[in-house]
Amino acid sequence: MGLLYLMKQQTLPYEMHHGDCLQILQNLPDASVDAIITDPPYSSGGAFRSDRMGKTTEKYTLGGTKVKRPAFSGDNRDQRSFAFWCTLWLQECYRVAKEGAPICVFTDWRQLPITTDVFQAAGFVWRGVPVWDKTPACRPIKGRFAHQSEFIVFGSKGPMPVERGVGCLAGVFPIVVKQADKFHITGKPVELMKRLIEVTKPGDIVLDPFAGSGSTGVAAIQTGRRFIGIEMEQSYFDIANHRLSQNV
Amino acid sequence: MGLLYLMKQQTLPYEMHHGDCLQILQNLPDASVDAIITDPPYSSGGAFRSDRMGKTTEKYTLGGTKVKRPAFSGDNRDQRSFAFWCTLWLQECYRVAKEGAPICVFTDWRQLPITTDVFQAAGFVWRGVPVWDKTPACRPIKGRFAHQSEFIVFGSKGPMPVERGVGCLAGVFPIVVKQADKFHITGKPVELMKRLIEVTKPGDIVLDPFAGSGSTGVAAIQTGRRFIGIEMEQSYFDIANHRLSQNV
DNA sequence: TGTAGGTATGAATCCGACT
DNA sequence: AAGTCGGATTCATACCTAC
Repeated sequence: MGLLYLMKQQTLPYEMHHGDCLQILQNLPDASVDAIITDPPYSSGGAFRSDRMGKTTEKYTLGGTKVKRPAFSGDNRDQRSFAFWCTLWLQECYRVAKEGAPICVFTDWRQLPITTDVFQAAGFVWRGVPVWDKTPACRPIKGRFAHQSEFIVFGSKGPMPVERGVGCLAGVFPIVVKQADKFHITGKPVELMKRLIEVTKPGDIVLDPFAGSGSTGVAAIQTGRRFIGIEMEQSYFDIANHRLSQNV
Repeated sequence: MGLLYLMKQQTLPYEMHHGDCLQILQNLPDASVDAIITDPPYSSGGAFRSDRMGKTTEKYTLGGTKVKRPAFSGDNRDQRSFAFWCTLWLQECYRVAKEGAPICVFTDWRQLPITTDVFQAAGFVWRGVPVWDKTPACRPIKGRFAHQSEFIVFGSKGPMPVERGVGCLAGVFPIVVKQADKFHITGKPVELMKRLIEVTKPGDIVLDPFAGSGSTGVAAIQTGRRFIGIEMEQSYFDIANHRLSQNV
């Protein structure tokens, strides 16, 4: 068992950890990862509160389309605890990241301002907001602009030299969601994650503290990077492990 | 003279005001416009004050650019005064807007969080962030994601009924900037403005307190809307007037 | 009218030198 | 030592010119 674990450690380009990312991150050493690419739960503030209240809010439909909450609830506790929690795990990410490591954090339009706040509160330098254009594969709303994009808060741990063996990257990624490519209700296309991972170099270690079904890891492995993933839900942890093992 | 003015008022689908928008807006009556679509100075760019303080012509067009365009002012505020100033003119816009009027405010990635703050501080309901994808015609940066998009903070004055005679709108607009279509250093393509203006109905009065070279107005007139524009710079005011007169 | 090839452009940013 | 200044950089696309 111990030997098998050792062999895995040496051979596999990935490792998955099962548990709460705040706790797992604390066990990772300082300055040990080259990049962070992650897709945290967007409205966790609400989830936290309902956790405390002992019931879950139905935030997602079965089809996988996200149901937005109505116009601003004015309940600041949600927003504040979301911000606080984000700052905690981002601070751990900061410690674990090497100097100059790039970081990409997904968010939606509603949480974008908070995300840029906590991103910088944790110490990262904010360097832009690339856009995932889901292309007209989203729910149209009459008289309004479609919520057709998700946003990626991008930056680095401290200065980030221009010349580091990485080419020029686009700023908008028009990529359709394919249902077949979707193992998690908020799962991102592997093709999209591959585009983001181009901000790293082959061989780099990419950390995803909210691995979900492991799309970041699949993209990392397929492009010659190494991967460290953390996932709390048993079922998604299993799916991620399975998908990653298929892609070695 | 007075008669001519009256005739103009009755015939022309637009009116341009020359002056500071804070002062001009105060002279507009309450609840008199159907929509606001505008592109204020971003006061963005540059980690150093001196980078922001430069002339707008040099700030935005350095790097071998040959075509010279007039500079514009009001683009050198720091974050706090930018926020304060935005709240002032947005509050006036709020007063001038009819109940339920949609509003679109352009911003860049750096000022996006501040813009959503002042937008709501002025009383508007925030409803989304449609994206202008400038498509790969932007300055590339090695090792980073290109700043390839600008953002539109979208919302309304109070509730906005879904059924109001307006169709479904996209959430990302991939539109290239054409030189021939650019009369201002930061001018927006008329085609883009036409897409945004679809959030209004034909015959609606669209207000742009930072009219610049008048692209919003041109789009408004070409799509059968009426237009009220305000511009402070004499040279751009003249350009806007000329372009609008050509499009009646 | 069409094609090919050269050039201009971009709502910046980095970095070293200097005050 | 924090703040300023100025030169170098990046490449896909649009536009222009020549044939």
